[in-house]
Amino acid sequence: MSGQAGIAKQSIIEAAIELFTTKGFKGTTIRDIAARARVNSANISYYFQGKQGLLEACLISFFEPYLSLLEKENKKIAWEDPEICFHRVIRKILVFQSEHHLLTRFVWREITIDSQISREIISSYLMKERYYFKELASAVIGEHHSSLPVSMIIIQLKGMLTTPFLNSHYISEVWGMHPKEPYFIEKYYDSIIDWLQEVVKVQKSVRHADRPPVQVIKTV
Amino acid sequence: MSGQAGIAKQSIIEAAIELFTTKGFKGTTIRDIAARARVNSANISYYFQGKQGLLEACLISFFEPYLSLLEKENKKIAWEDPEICFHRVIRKILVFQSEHHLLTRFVWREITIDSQISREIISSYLMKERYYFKELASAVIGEHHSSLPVSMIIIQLKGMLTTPFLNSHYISEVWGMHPKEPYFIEKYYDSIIDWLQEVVKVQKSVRHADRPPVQVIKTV
Amino acid sequence: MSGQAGIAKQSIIEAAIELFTTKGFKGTTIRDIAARARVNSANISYYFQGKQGLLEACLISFFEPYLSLLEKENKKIAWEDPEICFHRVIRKILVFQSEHHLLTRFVWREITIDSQISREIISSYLMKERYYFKELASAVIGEHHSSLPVSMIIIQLKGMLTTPFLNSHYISEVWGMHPKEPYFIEKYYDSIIDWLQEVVKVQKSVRHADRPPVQVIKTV
Amino acid sequence: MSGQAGIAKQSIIEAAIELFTTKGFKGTTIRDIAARARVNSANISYYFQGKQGLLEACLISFFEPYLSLLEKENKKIAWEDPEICFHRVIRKILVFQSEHHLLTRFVWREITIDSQISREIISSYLMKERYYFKELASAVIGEHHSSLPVSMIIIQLKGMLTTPFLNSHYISEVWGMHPKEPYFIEKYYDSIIDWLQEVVKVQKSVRHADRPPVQVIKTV
DNA sequence: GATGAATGAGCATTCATTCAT
DNA sequence: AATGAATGAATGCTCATTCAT
Repeated sequence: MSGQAGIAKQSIIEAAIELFTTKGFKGTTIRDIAARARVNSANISYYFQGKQGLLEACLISFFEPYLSLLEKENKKIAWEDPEICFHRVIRKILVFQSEHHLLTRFVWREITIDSQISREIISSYLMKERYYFKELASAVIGEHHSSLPVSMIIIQLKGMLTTPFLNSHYISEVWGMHPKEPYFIEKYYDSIIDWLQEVVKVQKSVRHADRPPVQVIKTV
Repeated sequence: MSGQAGIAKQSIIEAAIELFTTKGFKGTTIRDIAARARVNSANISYYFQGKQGLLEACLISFFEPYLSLLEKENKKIAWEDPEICFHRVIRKILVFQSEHHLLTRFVWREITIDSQISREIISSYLMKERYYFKELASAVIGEHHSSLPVSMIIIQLKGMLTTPFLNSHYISEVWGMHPKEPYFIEKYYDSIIDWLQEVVKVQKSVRHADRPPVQVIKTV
Repeated sequence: MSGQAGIAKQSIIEAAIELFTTKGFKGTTIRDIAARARVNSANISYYFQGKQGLLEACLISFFEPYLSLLEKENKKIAWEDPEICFHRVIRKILVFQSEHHLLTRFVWREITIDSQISREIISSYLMKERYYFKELASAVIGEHHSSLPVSMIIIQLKGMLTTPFLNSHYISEVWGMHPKEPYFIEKYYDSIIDWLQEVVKVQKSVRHADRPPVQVIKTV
Repeated sequence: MSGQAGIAKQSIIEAAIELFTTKGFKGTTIRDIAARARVNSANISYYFQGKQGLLEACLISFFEPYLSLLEKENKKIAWEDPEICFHRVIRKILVFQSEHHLLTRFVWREITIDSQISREIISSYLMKERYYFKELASAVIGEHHSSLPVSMIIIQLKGMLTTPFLNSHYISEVWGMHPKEPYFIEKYYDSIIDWLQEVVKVQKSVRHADRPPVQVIKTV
């Protein structure tokens, strides 16, 4: 019944994530997925109203918990130290993405392809993500208006958060590490925090003095 | 004749880059490319020995100048300040990628898909890239053996270098900036250099003292 | 139970007739019918032993009353004026078809498709129809052997009887009349009777004399 | 080349007409057609842009010569006796339909199905047909305004013209005649002309007197 | 009896590639 | 060398039917 169907649906999504990640959405056939999930291929169109629907289900299975995580931590900045909240969000995102590293790779890659994805669903998720990041970053840095520094910081942070997963096979092949290993995540988290604290320090000082000579000496 | 063919080949590659970037490799048909390049579709298989060959030609058209750039700067560390060389490399990579932002987006995305790409060609390019980055980073930081810090730094640096192009449409949609604009590149370059100098400073101090309490206070 | 099922069966047949008529037998899916009849789609195969069985049920729901009508009137020629009987049959057929104009359109169209219909059931109904028409026509014209004139008359009559329903949407679109309206049926009946009387008179005179110039008195 | 392709296209259309006629549009698969026409099934979608396009090509291959025939004869009423023209049109339509009896059956059946046909193309053809028929009928009867009698006559005439072909297998099975045989066409033509002359006479007399009991002299 | 889930055969169509010219 | 026609393998999807509950 619904339980049975639920199991089948879940196994289809899991198989799809694996195959979409390694072979791309277009490069994966419904028959491939069906074979791996050990279900009848007709059921995939039946359950998800087509391949496109399955893609959307995969995206949702990523974005819902991802944004829920962001939302929860975002609420805590009202009574907790925003910096601690921000660090915790970063850690949790890394852990979440590490636990779903395939899905993570797939999502952050696939949304760079223009067509074949319902852009509405993606766009609304990205807008929410931007909102939460901005709230957090602004709470830490102390700015509440859109400013280039905050934008820059978030873009760079996003890059840092996604890079290990997007290039996971580059990292394992070239560097012999794997972003799904907790050890990597720990070290990587430390690096990001180091960068973030430095950036925040600089930004804050910029706000207090009017761009005094900062201790970082630029030579280019 | 060969001149004519050369022009045709070039226009095919340009059309392919545009379409591969926006629609993905699998999502682009040879007829699409042929129509955009105003050539006969049979000629694409003819010139490039198949769609796969065209893909490889595109990849080569990215990696050859990209690695040549890395190689040239790498040679200069023998007589110039390595830090200046490193900064210059970063700037040049950003400018190069900005000038070929479509191709850049496509390449760094497509190599995260396992199949459909001759992994040998890609792997050898990535190995070369790693070698040059390591030489440069080690020259700056002062380490010559593979170490976690250097690896981490390069992985993060790679993420920073590719992120704006991989997520270019996210950046334009969500942040209203475009990574092909020189202004963005300038600001982004500054951010990376800020981060890099800080990281280098810390690494160097770590090397001199035996992991003393650093000025960055971790609180998570 | 059987009452419930009976209601369901009837609503299925009604839904099927509507959809078969507008979209064709092959163009209608069992799920379409089930949705319109508000029943479970599995029940259709269950009740009618497949889509084919449902088609046959629809055909039977047309031919049984249709032939019963022909049979009844045919019996009356023993004691009533055959011409009056013939006219009455024509009127009743028109009225019957008008009342079931969708089913009528569907049946007379679908039997022109060779496959997908159990030809036996159709053939036997058409043979009965031919028998009744021949009896009636012969009683009026006075011939009892198969003759070209009688055949021709019946073929033409059949065409006249079915045309308005087969081409109902042509008639409504192009001529602004609809064959389900009583007014149309009245006028159309008059036209057929005019034609029939003329034909019968000619045939009768042909039999008596050897095609002399006849004087026909029309009183329309 | 284009000659080769032309032959293939023609053989595809011929195969399609045969199969569409006997099995219906939906009941015929592209592979059936390809097998009968001895071409690759992909070519059918290639040549006609899909099954729908092939259907339209078949319809056009019927309606173009059919309407051209109507148009030509319609022009002649300017200097020839309209009645003779009308009779000639009827004969030519019968002959044309007899020569293309499969296509004829298919077309007049398929247009009674609402969906799956580009209604625009059909509607425009039927409107033209109506115009020519009305011009001819009005020229003969002497009316130039839309009137019920003329409408009725044309509807009945259309029924007579199409019935033998629509029900050709009924006619052969039940009556042992075939509408593709010239003998049948001759006899059938005579019947229609008989009816038409009678109708025309009546209509004319109705126009002159105010519906008095007229005396019509038949001399067939 | 009745149902929702599941099935597998079959569908039109797409596409990279080939080949005769 | 260059091309338009042709190919066949493969794809997403539909659908009547079946079956366990």
